[in-house]
Amino acid sequence: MATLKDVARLAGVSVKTVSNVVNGYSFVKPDNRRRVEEALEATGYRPNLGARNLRRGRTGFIALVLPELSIPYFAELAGLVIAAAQEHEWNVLIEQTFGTLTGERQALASLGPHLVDAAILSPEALHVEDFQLSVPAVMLGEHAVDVPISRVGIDNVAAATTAVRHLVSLGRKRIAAIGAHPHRGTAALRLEGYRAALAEAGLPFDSELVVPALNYHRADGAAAMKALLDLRNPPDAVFCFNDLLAVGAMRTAAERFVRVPHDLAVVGFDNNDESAYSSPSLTTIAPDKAAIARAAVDLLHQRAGAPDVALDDVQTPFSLLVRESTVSR
Amino acid sequence: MATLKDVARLAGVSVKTVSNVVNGYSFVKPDNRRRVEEALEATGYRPNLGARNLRRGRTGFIALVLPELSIPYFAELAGLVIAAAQEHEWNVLIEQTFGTLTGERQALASLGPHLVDAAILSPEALHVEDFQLSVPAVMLGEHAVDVPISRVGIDNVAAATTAVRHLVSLGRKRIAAIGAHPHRGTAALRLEGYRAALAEAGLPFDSELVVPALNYHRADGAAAMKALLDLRNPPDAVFCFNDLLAVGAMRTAAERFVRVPHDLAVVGFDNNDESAYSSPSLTTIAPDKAAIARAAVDLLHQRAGAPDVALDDVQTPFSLLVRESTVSR
DNA sequence: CGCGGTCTTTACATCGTTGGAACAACGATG
DNA sequence: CATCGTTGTTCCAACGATGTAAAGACCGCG
Repeated sequence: MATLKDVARLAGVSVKTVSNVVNGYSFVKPDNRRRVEEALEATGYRPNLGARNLRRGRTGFIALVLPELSIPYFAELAGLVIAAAQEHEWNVLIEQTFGTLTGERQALASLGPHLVDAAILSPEALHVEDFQLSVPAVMLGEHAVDVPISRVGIDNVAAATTAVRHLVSLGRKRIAAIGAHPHRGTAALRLEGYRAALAEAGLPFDSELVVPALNYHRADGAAAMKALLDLRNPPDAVFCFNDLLAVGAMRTAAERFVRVPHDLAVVGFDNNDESAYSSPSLTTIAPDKAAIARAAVDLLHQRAGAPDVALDDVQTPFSLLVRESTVSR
Repeated sequence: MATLKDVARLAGVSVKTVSNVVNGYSFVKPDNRRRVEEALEATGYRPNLGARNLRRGRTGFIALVLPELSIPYFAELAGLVIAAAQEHEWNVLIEQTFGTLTGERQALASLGPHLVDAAILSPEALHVEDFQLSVPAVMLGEHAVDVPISRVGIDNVAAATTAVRHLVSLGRKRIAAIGAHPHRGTAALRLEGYRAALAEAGLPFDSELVVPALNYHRADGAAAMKALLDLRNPPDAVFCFNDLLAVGAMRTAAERFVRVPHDLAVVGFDNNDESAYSSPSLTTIAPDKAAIARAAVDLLHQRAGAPDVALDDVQTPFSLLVRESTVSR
């Protein structure tokens, strides 16, 4: 692998002149510039990023800390973050926490200014006192408690209200919710939106219809739906806090011969790619994931230069996609 | 951020002694060791990986080059690769190519020994002459032509044969295939397995029943299925070269009121997480993804030390998961 | 012809770490 | 007590790049 020294020797100039050419700096005589460029070409020189970053005091990496890549929402988001980061010449380092407190703490501990320039976090279990970060960071989603860190995401209360309002507009009276969670900020907000929409419609809040989910996997949705269908007075609609829960719920419905949407209308959240292709296809809240990824990366890019002064809360748009799980074709 | 120098000053020893303690090297007097350890604790020292790797001549990263994270198979695989890489103290850098030739060439070009120690590739379009890599690499899947690079993956011919044999055993006579592709190695092999199973069963090969797919997304499966159902003599079973194609195909079937599995049996390939939860659930070939990830990383770990002598072809196990898309409950 | 100023290049130190040589301390040995 | 081998520590150089300061080249001007 060629180094600056090799190129310099070949071009008959000093190392620094080569460095200047490579970085487009300063004034270089046309004649020297040409010779250096030929030498660069001939040696196939590529800068050693480790050395460059050591000198420059940056790393060229940002961390993306998320629960699990096998969850479609995070996989899709990760792809978009990688694309957005490329525009700022950043490489993305993905850390999986599996949604556990220890996993998240480990990931955070491994994040130092020597490893990454900044971090994007999707925490689920972290406590307030854990947010002692040594690099600029931005959080996706929300947290139950106030933490001193900027945030990017949609308005979860409004989105949940929109979803449930849609169910109300279809004439549903017993609307359930799947995905309540004691420590998850987004869960609390979506539940709040759910309650608001019920109140607005004059429907009673029945705690029996609110089912918790510890993880947001398909299996949890399936289990929760079983519980709901076993009620003496089962729901005629269900709002699931993510698409995976909804897919699980629809699977249980199919197994029990409950017709969707006729007997049971289902709304999800996230608009995973798969949701457009299920049978029936899934009505869902579609956050603009590309906007989230871009906003998060751009925010970090700003912050990487200046110290973290004011905290931001960037609201990205969302929409309700009405599909077959609420309105039959 | 504390450096070795800071720790050394605090402990009253030389920088190298601290380095020795950190790396567990050599002989250090118990008394000094204790002092150093206390100083490490007090300063919260974390090694600067950039500097360490610069000195050691490694980078601490491996690249994972894949088409797209939004494809569940690759997302799941990426998660497993990250986990496997952690065991060798490797961080994973994910590069998306979107399956294009230029994307793949770009990704390969950016891979140098200064950036990554090794690479895992899932190429789809690369030509033979592109495989001039400067770091040890391993390929997942297969390539149409012989390339000088080690491979990890399942026996695609055997797997495809197994899938089609299963359809034959159900008494299906007109078995279609979705996913033929001119340049994709895996496609050719799966097609070969398909033909072998037909021949074995004494069924005729009908080229009308083999539908190409340029991408392996759900939409392509849906479109292909439409073409098949529009035939004068439509199939009674279809073998899809991945699960996404199968999900798309089942979606089309549902839209056309074709009953799965009664009128049409469907088999997929990859065993995406979502395939167990579709309605009907999808019969599929399940490669052992964890084994693939581990084998690939382990192979690179061996090769990272020694130069690439012999080429390996590691076969990982697979199984056929029979679900509702071929056998009704 | 000398001077000041602009352009261009170079030498050197430095980022944080580790390998190797050199050196110091020590008890054991002859 | 000189010598030796072992053990423990320090100093120095190096990895590859870049910032700084200073030196060198070159110009026009008085």
